[in-house]
Amino acid sequence: MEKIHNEDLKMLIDVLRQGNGHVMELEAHLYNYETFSSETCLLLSSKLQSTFATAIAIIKLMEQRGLPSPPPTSATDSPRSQSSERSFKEQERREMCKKRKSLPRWSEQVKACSGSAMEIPLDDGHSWRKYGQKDILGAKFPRCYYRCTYRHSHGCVATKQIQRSDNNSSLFDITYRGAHTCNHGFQKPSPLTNEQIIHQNQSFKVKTEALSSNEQKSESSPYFSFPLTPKSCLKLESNVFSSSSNPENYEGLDLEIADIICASNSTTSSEMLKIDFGVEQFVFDSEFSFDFY
DNA sequence: TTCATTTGACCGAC
DNA sequence: GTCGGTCAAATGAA
Repeated sequence: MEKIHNEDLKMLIDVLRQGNGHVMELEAHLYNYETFSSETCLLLSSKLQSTFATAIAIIKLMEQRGLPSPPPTSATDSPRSQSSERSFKEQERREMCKKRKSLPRWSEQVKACSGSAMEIPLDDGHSWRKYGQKDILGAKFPRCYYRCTYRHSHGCVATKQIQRSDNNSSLFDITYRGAHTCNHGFQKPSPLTNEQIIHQNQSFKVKTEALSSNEQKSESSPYFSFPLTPKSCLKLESNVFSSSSNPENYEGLDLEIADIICASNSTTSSEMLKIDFGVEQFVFDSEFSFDFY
């Protein structure tokens, strides 16, 4: 178990405080029959969902930070001239591989746009470039690999995998890895038609796949579920942090955490969201207290 | 000519 | 050795 300091917790509390604010807002809205609208409910629900995802991600990062850092590898420190171009590239590739593994990962299940000749999942607002396709063992359909178009120009590490569901070929499992650090290509997701809304899944789900085995075995489901209001009502402004998806905009925040906040923001309109954050035990500073408002 | 997609090869993890 | 993820050369489209 690791000791967590107040400084890290402050950031987490800020996120939770916003979540609490959204709950109160939602509650107030529910009791106001004159101005009630499902649109606002969905908006607040999305904000809440984002807040949960962000908070969990921050906790995970705090946990990781608490662990002893691995010793620096000599290869990365050594001058490039001492190694061949090939070995340098291999080293670079290994580093990238390690880095990607530590990136936050979450997945969605999206229904294909019916009616079109090529039934493809809805555009998520980002610009993606396909870089690979693989036949997956035991899966009927191949898995497609996409990375951000601005990977080279802006060093954006975001990737996603799309795989058609075996059971329902009109469903696509989309796994995202890493948040966008580019400012390009983010636009309002395509609005859904009424028909598509009807076919949406009936609830939001947040799955913590990397929970410890004990937690997995517990009686409670590993999912958080949120009742779903028709998605057509969703507005783009439904981000828990109202600024853009660019982590640079989260001034003062740790870059990794800012990335996660962006990642969670970009998933606020997901039909089904699974977030891969392992959370273990923490010991809070004795001085620390939860004071919402 | 430029940019995106396809596809076989390569590499690390297990 | 197998499998999943990525790379990069070849190819196609605009």
